[in-house]
Amino acid sequence: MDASAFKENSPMASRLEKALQNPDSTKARILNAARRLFGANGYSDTTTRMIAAEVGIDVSTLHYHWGEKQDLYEGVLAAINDEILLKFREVERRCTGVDLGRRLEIAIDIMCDFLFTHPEVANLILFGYFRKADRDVVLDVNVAQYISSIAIAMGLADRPDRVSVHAKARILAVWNAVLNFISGETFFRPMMDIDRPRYREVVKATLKFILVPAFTAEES
Amino acid sequence: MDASAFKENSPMASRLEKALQNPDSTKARILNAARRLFGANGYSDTTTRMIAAEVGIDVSTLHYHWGEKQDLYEGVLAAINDEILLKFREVERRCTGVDLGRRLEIAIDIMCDFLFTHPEVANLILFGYFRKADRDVVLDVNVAQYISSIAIAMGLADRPDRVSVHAKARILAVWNAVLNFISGETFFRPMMDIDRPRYREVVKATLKFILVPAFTAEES
DNA sequence: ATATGATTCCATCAAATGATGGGGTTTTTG
DNA sequence: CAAAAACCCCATCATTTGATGGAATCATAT
Repeated sequence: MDASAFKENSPMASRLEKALQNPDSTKARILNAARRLFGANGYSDTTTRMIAAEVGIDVSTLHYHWGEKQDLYEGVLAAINDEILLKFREVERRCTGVDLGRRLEIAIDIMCDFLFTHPEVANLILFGYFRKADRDVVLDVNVAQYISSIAIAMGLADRPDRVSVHAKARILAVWNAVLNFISGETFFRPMMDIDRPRYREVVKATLKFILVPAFTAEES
Repeated sequence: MDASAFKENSPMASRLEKALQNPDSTKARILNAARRLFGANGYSDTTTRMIAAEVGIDVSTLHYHWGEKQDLYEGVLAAINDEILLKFREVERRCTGVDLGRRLEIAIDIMCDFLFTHPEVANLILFGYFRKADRDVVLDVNVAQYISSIAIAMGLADRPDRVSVHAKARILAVWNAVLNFISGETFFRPMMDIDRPRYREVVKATLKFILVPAFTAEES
């Protein structure tokens, strides 16, 4: 319930505590196991005992390091939030001085490669869509920030507060399509009857196909 | 755990038991409450007691009518499965003798109107994407069937088994975009800062915008 | 070495949850 | 009407789950 730990050092969200910087530390190992399990099963279907067992520790040790279950979940979301924003900066870097059509393709490629390697990230973002509005703490990934980042990286807006409603809607459509294709792979791939590499190809091609006209048509 | 009840009378999936045809019957009222709550909270975050309380009955009465919790969940999915396939037939009817571009728009309009009025349907379908593969019974909505239905209704294929991989991928992209826009309304609308009617407009416009070129371009 | 603090596990609790048995009450059937 | 079936609720159980207190162990600094 206590989210103060995250508020306090949040001027730079990516600043991690010392214990988390060492990936072998118990606290970090708990975080990684939690990330995988929360991503695979969702919040309610992941028990603290499952996470502890995965790490090979007792439940009380988990609570010692992270407090309540929700605090651990917030820690997971904070971590993937940082990773995603880092990826967006990479997109921006690789996009400078490139024309719009190519920028879109670069963005698709980078984000798809990232998410296909970390499918739990896609799951965790999508899980957030369903959470009830009565949440008292910030349990969601900051999607609004992503949308603005994409809009600016794509050159569709100069300031985060000046993205048109239609631009937002189109970015959301594509962004969600990416997440769905990754989260739903075990669901969709059998009905397309193709293997993993081919699936990745088709997903990228499909996204580019619907993305490019959706934005290049509005360059005015 | 016992899914035989659904196997037995499944030549016509939409055939419902007598008790369910009367919407005032206790069994039907349980089904409707379950549908709303499962759709709002997901499977694990909805307890049988919540459903019973919503109907105003005891938990044991719920179990008397539906058996295990999973059986009730299957009942919900079977019900919405029937409804969706019914909607698709309506789309087909309204699409005969119309050109492709218009067909696509009709499909978008019908499905959006339906799902905006029954957002729990969108939720329940999306929840299915996350379920683990170790499910021993069919707990999912038959998305593969939807995709084929759409492909045929749109005239993109003559037989359900002859839909190209790319066509399937594009239909999935749009279909998922629809579901996400509806399920994520409380999530997306604030960041677009518009009211509900406007949101519906924007969603439909966006979907049509990305849908039409994605398919009309491949008419060859 | 020893004291101090950090870390870990064992035992345990309270609440929530899925599920059932049994005894009433109502409805249907003959 | 009487028997049978269907229906419904109360009380209760076993399990799971989040969480904590306290003892034991390990690390570190003096």
